[in-house]
Amino acid sequence: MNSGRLLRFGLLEIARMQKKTIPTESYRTRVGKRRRARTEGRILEAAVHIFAAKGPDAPTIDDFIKAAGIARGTFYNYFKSTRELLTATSTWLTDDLVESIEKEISAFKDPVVRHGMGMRYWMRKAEEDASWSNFVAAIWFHGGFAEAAPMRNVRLGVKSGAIRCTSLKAGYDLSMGTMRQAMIRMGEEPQLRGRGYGDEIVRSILVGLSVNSDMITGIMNLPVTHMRRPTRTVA
Amino acid sequence: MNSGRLLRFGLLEIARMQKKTIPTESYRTRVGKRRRARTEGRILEAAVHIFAAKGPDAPTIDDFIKAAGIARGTFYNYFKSTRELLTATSTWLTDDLVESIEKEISAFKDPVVRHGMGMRYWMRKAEEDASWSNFVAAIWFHGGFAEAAPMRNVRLGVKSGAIRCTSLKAGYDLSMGTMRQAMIRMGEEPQLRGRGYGDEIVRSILVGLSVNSDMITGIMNLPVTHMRRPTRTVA
Amino acid sequence: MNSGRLLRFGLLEIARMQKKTIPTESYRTRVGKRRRARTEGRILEAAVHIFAAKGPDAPTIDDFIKAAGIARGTFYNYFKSTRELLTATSTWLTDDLVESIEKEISAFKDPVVRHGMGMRYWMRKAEEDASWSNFVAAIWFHGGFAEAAPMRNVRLGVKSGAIRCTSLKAGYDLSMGTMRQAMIRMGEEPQLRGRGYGDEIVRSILVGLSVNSDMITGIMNLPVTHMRRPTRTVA
Amino acid sequence: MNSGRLLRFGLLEIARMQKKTIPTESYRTRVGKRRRARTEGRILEAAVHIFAAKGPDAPTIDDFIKAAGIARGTFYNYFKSTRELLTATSTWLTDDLVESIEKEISAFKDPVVRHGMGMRYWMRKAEEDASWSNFVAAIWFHGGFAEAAPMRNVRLGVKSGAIRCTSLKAGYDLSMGTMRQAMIRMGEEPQLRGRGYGDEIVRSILVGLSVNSDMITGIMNLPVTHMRRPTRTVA
DNA sequence: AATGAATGAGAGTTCATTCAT
DNA sequence: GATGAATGAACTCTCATTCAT
Repeated sequence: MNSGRLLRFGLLEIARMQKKTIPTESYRTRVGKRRRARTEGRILEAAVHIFAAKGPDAPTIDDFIKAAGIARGTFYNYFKSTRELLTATSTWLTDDLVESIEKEISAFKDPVVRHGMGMRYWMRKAEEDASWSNFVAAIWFHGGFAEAAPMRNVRLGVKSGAIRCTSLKAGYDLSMGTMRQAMIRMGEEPQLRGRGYGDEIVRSILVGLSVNSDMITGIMNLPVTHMRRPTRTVA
Repeated sequence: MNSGRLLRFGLLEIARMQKKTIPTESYRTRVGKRRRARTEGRILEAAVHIFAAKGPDAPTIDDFIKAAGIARGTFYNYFKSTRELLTATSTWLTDDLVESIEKEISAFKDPVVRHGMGMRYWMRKAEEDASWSNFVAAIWFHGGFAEAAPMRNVRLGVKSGAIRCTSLKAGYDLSMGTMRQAMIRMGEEPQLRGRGYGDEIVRSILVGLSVNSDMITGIMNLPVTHMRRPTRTVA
Repeated sequence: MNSGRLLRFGLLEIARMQKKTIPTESYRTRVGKRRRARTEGRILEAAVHIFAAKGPDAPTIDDFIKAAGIARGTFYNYFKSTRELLTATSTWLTDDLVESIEKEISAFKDPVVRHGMGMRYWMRKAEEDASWSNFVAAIWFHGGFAEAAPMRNVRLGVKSGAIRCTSLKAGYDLSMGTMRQAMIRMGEEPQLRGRGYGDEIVRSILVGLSVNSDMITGIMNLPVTHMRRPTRTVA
Repeated sequence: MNSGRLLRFGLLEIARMQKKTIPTESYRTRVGKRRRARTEGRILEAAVHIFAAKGPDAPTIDDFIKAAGIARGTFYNYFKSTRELLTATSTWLTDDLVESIEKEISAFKDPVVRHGMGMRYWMRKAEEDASWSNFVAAIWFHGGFAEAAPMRNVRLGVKSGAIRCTSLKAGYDLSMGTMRQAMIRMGEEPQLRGRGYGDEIVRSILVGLSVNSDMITGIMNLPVTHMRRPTRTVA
């Protein structure tokens, strides 16, 4: 059984990482600086709030153009429909975050640590950025993003023996379903934000994945740094 | 620490219940003879499928009247809006089920057994009745049903020491979020139905709640009977 | 000029009438006693209030059947449309009243006295029966009732010289327009009822018709009896 | 008693004014160049005819958009409901007229002359513009416009002794009720237009207000000029 | 690019009318 | 007669989309 060795590796890694200092170098977005700064950016920023408040279906073009302070026709210069705007907004919001998280956890080799820390970063973002959180919670399955990485981590974790769950799918559903539910709850009970509810959730998920409790403690004690390339923050 | 005793009680109870036989059929006569009841029923039945397929917001009055085979005006003799129909459908579908599950698990005194078995019955229904499952998964938070019982069971379980989770809310979110996600998945991967995916999910949740593994095994070995009062089945 | 003689005749008549005692014998309606007591009557009674409150166009069948406490279909056993009900209600309400007034003033031979007293009875009814008044004020021209008698009286008054107006039509418009406006006002200012506003109005009209001021005083001093055959009173 | 002096003043004034010449044309440029103003104008113009023909309640959105030659949605870019259109149309039609009349009679200081001439201008408009007249007659109390000025003139006239009526309200009801009735009649008997029926009506009203007959004659002999700022004419 | 008036298909809602019971 | 569920035409209102400026 190789799970013992891997566990040890994971714990070792954790120990090493706990000393990690705040990382250097802030990373630069190059893509679409112009357009984002301009009209399209204003639409996207407005869209996050609108979708977060009204869900994916209710909003009308009017909601967006009023919030963005543009004219009716201008909207159509950028998006063909609200559905397309929804997709664009999802991508815009999530790609960046996923990339940032990937960067943060790239130093970890152990899949369980990666999974746990990925979720902690995710929930940290959810606690800090209510609009983002509400948007993601409301939309989620209409976009279906952020699947690949957690799925892979769970699979590797199962293979290594550090995660035990009856099936990969159950492991994924446990992870993502619980986080989504927590995000919905934070939308309804904002006082939960900033009080470590995200960590409670992640811990419960790891327990549900039968992760060794020392490992869990180790993961939960790792620092959650400010993400190096600050993800798109919704004003 | 009283969790030991309670665990033992729980296991004892499990043993007793494993011998439980299929309960005698018993149900009250339902259908009111009047047209009114018939028409309302037709609308509700149609509504389940429509909502399951299109979500809570997209459907139009036309969808319902076509599916129910009634006239435009007739709809308004029963419901003032699709929103009201949604609520009515939720109640209609869930009240019955919750009551039925309550009946099934009424014999169990241990809250953890009750919680586990309640979830197993719920997931069983989800596996057996795709329309119901899709409806519930799609609507869920727009109604917010089925909260009281699981919340109470988790609380009692925590008090007894048989459940360990960082907070009640985390325990609830783990339970309900995971089940919802599983139901969504079953909507997308129908081949999962009838193969014990519901039980996998429940087991993972119980692990996440730090329930003793013997207890989990015990719970998972209990028979899931056909519910005595068959819940509203969607044709 | 024969106006002098006629005026004298009119004043003489007034003198005679001022001694008039409360008339005997209450008159009996025979027509449609059965139907009025029954469903049709209930509809008509309800209709007065509904039309008085909502005007001639706004009311729906539903308003009437609810107020009358009958079923949807029953309405159509009696009236083909709300328009027909409106006509029926007008007739029902006014015929009786006009007839009653005619009876009251039948003793007067002088057309000016007849006109003046006819208007006083009319306004008295308006003061005493708010629903009737509102109904008549709201509907009036949609029915166009009570034209013949006042028109004739004005014509005869003009011919006799006791009334002077540039045209018959102007005399009629002055009489009826002013009364209608007064009824509308009483609907808005109920405190005017029972305080002689009706008499003020009638006096103004008579002045407008250039009636001799002694004659006016005489007319205004005549008693307004309770109408012998009590007109249909709206409960 | 000061009514003598005021009467004399009034008559003096009348004498002076009879020499009054047609005032120089003067009006501000109106039409805004923008489509918006054009479209709104088309709707309002159509609305006058429609309301005049069908009353305040019967017309549907369809009536207006067909008459104005616009699309369904365009209507709602300007008015939220037919009720709002009704109000707007009333204001649009009446404000202008009232202002114009005020201008015409501004030279008169005597309240009785003002009242009399105000009514003559009003009725003149009614004779000349059938749509306007029908609109006002049909709508009148649903808007309740043009109250302040006549009420004030009657009050001042009563105070000066030149008007005698049992109450202010009676004086107002006599004036307005009679005019309205006359307008209704002109709607039914168009041949009355242009033959001085308006003046007959005004004379009757003044008689009803006990205005001295010399004064009445004086007022009726004053010229009714074309209104300097032509009021909105309905094509 | 940006604008916003105009458009009209389509969704929601009301209500007079029918008809089997 | 009385009933009231069912009907569907007619109406109100919304909103994505176009297009001349």
